[in-house]
Amino acid sequence: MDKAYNPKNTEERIYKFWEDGGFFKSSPNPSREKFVVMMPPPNVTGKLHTGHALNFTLQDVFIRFNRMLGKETLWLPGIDHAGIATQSVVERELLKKGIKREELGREKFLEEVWKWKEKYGNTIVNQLKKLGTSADWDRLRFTLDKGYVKAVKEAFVRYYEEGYLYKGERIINWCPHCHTALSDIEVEYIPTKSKLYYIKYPFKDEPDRFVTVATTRPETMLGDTAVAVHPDDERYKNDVGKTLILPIVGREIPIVADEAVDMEFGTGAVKVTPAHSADDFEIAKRHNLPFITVINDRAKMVNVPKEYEGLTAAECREKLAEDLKQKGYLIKVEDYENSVGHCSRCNTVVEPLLSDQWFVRMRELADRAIEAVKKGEVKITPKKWEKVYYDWLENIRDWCVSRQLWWGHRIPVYYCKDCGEMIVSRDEVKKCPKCGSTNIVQEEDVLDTWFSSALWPFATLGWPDETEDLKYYYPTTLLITGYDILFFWVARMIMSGLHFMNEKPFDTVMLHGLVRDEKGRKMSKSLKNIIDPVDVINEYGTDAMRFTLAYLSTVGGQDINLSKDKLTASRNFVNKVWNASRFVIMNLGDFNPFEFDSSSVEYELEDKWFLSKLNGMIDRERNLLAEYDLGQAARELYDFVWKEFCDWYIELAKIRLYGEDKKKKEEAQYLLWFALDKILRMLHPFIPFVTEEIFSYLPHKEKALIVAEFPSSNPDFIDKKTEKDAEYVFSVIRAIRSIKSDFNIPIVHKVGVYFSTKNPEEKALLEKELEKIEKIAFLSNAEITGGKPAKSVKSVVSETAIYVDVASEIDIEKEKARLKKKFDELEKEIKKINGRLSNENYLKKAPKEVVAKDRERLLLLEKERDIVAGHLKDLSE
RNA sequence: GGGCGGAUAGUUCAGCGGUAGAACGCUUGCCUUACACGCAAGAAGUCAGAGGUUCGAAUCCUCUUUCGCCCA
Repeated sequence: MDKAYNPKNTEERIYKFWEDGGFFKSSPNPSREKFVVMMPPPNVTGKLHTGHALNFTLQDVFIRFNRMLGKETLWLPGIDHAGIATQSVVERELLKKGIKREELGREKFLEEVWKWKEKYGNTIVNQLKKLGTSADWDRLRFTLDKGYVKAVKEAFVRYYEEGYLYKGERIINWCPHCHTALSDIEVEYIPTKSKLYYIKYPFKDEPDRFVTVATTRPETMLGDTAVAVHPDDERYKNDVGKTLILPIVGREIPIVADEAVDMEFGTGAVKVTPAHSADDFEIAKRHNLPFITVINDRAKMVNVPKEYEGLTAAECREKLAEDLKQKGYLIKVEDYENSVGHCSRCNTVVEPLLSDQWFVRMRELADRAIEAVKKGEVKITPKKWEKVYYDWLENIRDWCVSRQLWWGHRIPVYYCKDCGEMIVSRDEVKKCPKCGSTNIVQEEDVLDTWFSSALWPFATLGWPDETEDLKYYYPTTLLITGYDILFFWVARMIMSGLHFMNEKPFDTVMLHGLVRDEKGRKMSKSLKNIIDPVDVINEYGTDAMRFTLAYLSTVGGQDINLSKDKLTASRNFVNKVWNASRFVIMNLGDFNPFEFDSSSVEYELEDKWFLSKLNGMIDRERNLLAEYDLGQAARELYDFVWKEFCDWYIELAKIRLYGEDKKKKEEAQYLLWFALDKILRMLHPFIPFVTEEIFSYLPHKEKALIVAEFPSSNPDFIDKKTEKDAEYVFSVIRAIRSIKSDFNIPIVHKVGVYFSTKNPEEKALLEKELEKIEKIAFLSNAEITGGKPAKSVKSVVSETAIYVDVASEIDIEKEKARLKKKFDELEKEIKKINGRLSNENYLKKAPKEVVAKDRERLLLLEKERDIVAGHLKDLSE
């Protein structure tokens, strides 16, 4: 084994070993408890980023843990076709060669996308493998696979047949750049500095009078068909029903009263543009107003006076403002800040347009999804997200699912060009069932990518066919994903799972935070703060990256600020594990633990102490992982392995390993093997590569660590008294080291030490462990005496006075200061406890154990203080 | 406008009713036959501010300041 762990020489080999061993595979096995996770499918276009690294690390930890618990464990991997994202990537590639999508045509373009997918679709999979992802790759699904296409068609047709799907003219969010409709949640509202224009709309019958409306989008006035006021607004009460003349255009429009109007905004009178505002659309429907489209899908002006025709909305706004001003209609322009919708994909300003699209009726589906969580059928952790989930579903609007793209699931709807019949069908339609015509065209649009991802937990298992897989694996156990796609994906999976399977898609959803840079900023190209996981893996190793991400995770799902410092710490930890193991393995020699009779072991104090700690740690880890708190588990494992195992247990075991007693040596060998074996198992879910590699050097019976059994704790070994005894001995050693350090004496420089204690238990412990203390603290001799050796440096642990012969002149004043400091600390604490104990209310109301603990501690502190006081007195004489 | 989360050592963060913790950084001394990606010893905090609840508050409640996110 090398002196330092080298991930580069190990990871690829180990991953191949796992794959060749078939350890990731799963098949239905009703006799075993199952543990099923559906991988959130990364986009085909995807390049691995730190968000993936976190998401897959968390999943893999739980997968490996449960696999080691002996469950039938399935982690089903997949890739998402990612409609707009992929289409625009390929479009951009083609444009580089001077080829336009439109010139190529649908068929040819899709061929290009598929070619591209075949070429690059595997890169993300290979990168996931680098993370150690132990998914069942034989089951890899792609959201445009044949079977998946079938599932999507089935879902669409069923929704339609059951009345959940309809086609209708509504105001939708249109991205003029992506050239498609978007759903509500794909729009990002960004506060933008803009202008508020106050415009006069004169009365038809009283040309001197006018109503002033305020708007941030004057260009839309060309499509106005009314002005609305609040029915309770005194200012306009007498004008409701009167007719206004729309400036520039000259159209007659009514004043209507509608509750939706905000009296506080502007003048309280708002222009109504039904074809270009969702709110106005609703008002128009209530008042039977006409709809006039003045902006087209390229964000150009149409159906408007000639001088504005063909201008962009922005150009038109400028010109109109000028013209209105000239003609005296513009009263004033104010600075204003409002939220402007942007396409979450390309950041273009979204245009609300009247358009014919497909919608899913959400109300009932949402209600059922709310109920599933309220009843606890689906658990969301951390719990705080439940409220966010409810809020969204309670206020949900119908979901626009049609997209004007080519790459995706083409909507299974057909139109007869002769009789106009619309046919929704699972199979391709060639002949009109109504008129018999063969002049049939399929709907051009495709479905929102999230429509297909919403079917993920069952479409991947063969649905709509009733496969064995579907029967066994559905509902799945756990879904792990970032909180940013709670609405996009999680809520929709719950809705479609409940609807199509009549059963929830998973028991538990675990939402984790997002990965940010060390200052908590989002990683972005423009900030140049992107940490590329591939670079991290090359520099620190996969295990170090995984451990860092796990270590920084919290149950609360806080965002994670990643930095090189933290990665270095984890890399050091992985190396520490490697070296501790190297030490154990080197010292095992040809010792065979399987031929060793462990029943005859005579345990030393440190053995009993360590076994108590080890078993406690096993319990802790099991419990923490059961509560999804893997961050805490990682943190505790770090401390346990480094401090308890390496700093103390291994150091103490060296005494027996290097000693003369062959029996003692074998016992130490056995116990070190035993401990390391358990530790590797406990660490494996977090740092799988290094642990598997070490396991191969260690005597073992299982085929591989990945399928080895996770340790169970033995409560017989957990013993608080032993832990306390050992801690006492450790404290004595620390006290001696501390004095050495104060006197600049190298640790290995031997000194003489005398102990004196009135406590019989402590005395017995000292007598028994004296040799160990001598060895670990590097002492020339150690004695338990009743006296106070002169010329010594004094310290105290519990009721034990410690005298260290530093063999040099002692600076009395410095010593006094050192002891005085200790004395003051003790005094301060004693005062505090005394204060509490003299409070009647405290004695009456605090739990008995707490009071008892205080009393006990007070006694100890007082004894310690008295010894220090004695030391001080000696110095003064 | 509504909601959520954060503010704890120089830095990044745990802890979330009963003795203030870790990592990194810093100081000092050490290559002690696993590890210098290491060992040992140390310094370092009015737990954002103000009220309140409680025998007891970093921890619970209210308000304020401030940073970030989500929704409208």
